[in-house]
Amino acid sequence: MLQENNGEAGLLHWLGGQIDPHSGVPIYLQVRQALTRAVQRGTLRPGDGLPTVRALASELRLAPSTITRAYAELQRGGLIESRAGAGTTVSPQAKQSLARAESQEGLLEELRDILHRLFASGMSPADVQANVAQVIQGLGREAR
Amino acid sequence: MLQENNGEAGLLHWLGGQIDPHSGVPIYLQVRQALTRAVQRGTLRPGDGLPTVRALASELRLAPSTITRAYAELQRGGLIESRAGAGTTVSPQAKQSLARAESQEGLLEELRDILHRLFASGMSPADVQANVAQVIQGLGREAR
Amino acid sequence: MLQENNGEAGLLHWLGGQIDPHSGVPIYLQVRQALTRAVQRGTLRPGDGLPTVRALASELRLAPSTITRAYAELQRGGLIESRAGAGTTVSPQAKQSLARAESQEGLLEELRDILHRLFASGMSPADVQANVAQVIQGLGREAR
Amino acid sequence: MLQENNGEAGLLHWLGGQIDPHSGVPIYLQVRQALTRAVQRGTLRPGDGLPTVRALASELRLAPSTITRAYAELQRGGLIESRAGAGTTVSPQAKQSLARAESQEGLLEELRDILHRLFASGMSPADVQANVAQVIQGLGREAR
DNA sequence: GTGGTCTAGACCACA
DNA sequence: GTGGTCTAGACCACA
Repeated sequence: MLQENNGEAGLLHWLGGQIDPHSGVPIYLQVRQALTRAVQRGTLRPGDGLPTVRALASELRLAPSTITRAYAELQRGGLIESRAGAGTTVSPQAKQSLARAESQEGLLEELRDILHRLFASGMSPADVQANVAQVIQGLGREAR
Repeated sequence: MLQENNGEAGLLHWLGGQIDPHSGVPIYLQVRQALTRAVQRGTLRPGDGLPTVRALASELRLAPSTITRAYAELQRGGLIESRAGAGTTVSPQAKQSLARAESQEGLLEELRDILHRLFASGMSPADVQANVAQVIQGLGREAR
Repeated sequence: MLQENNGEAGLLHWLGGQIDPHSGVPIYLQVRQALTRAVQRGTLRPGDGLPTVRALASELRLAPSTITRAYAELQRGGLIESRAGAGTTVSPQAKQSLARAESQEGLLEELRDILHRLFASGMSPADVQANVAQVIQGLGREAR
Repeated sequence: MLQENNGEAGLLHWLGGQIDPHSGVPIYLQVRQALTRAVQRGTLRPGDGLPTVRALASELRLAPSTITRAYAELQRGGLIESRAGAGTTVSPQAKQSLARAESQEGLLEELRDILHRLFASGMSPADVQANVAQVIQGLGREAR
């Protein structure tokens, strides 16, 4: 119990150092990214409990709803799981979710690179968007 | 102009054989692609005159607006030029325009491949479109 | 101008009838669903402007943040587009987004049916979830 | 029991040929599948005795825990029965258990198909897992 | 006690 | 003026 308390206290303290309210980056995003890094580094592992919304809010001197928003997005990304009454834990598939997010970030960089090259070659934004929309429409067809 | 009449009659006949109204491919696209192929093969060369919109429409038994659309897109792509009174001609930079179009087609294939991989990794179409829009906005900012 | 005003006034009035704060369904969800229905029925069409967050909030006697949340989710689903200063409009690809959402709903029903049959045949929830996780892992591999 | 010894020796030898430690398939799974096939083909019939964990482990040169895990899963599937002192036998309902396992495999294929279609239509893995979890929770409620 | 929803209103960047 | 973020706190369902 003491050990766990120490670990959680350490996490709270570390999180406090990750948040800069004047950086211009929305705070809920900073919280989300800090927790993502904690899972990446293994500080938080699948099954580990996260601080409660209120505990983290009071530690970081933020409104609870700001933490709630960060937690909600992490949940949507499959990194954590929240249940009323039971608290919030790192999800069993957190590693896979991270791997997916990282591969997506890599793909997004490739996407941006190609878009820049298309625009540089004179293609209009409208044409590019039309091509993207066409691929999306094709997906719908596959899914039927 | 008169000496081109024979060639033009041959072109009209050849174009007629390139259009299949039942193929499902939009007819303006077929016209555009057929004329592009004619330039690729050297049947049409920089400076050559194209049939007027009305002549081509009546020959292919299509609505003039269909031809207008095909010509407009080819003009936008830099393959042909229209000037009031002077008719439509293959533009002097047609070869470079073709090369650019081909490189664009290659880039578009890369684009489609990346999009498919992004969707396969679970990214939502709305998120992808948001990323594309973001790059476009960024371009606007650079241009300012 | 008057016609547009009428249309928007009509939409506001209709939306008011779609929200029941005592139904147990979160209000932001009710707003989201009502607007989705409006697009489904063609009351709202691509390019149409939606009421401003504040106008809709005051009409429905809700806090602005409740509307903001509904708009944010609709935006995430690709149905609408919001830009600070420019207001919120139905997105050009709204129809495709709807089609995708509908086909997803159909697939989710199939999914629930199969899950029930698997459980009825004696498979444990843990085994089912393991199978789902395995498919997801496979996706990551494809995306690389 | 003695009269089964010949048969059992044959079984042990046949099992040895079914296991390939370099195939990448977990060995406990290979053992489980090999024994399942033996029941499918009638080599093992309801009431027949299986080798003891230690006998099979030493014959196949595997760790006893590997065999234990294979036996445990077969038991969970209703294919075999273990009783302290009496050893392990093919259960009387083995045939029905097999039929159920086969129908489960069919359902799992349907499950995988639907999951792929959901991901292809842009649904995120986290959303899919949330839906699965929701069905499981619903089952719990029904059972109460 | 826990997370989720909602309020009423402040403040910000963008236009 | 517009949407996006954030606050401080109330209320709810679930456990």
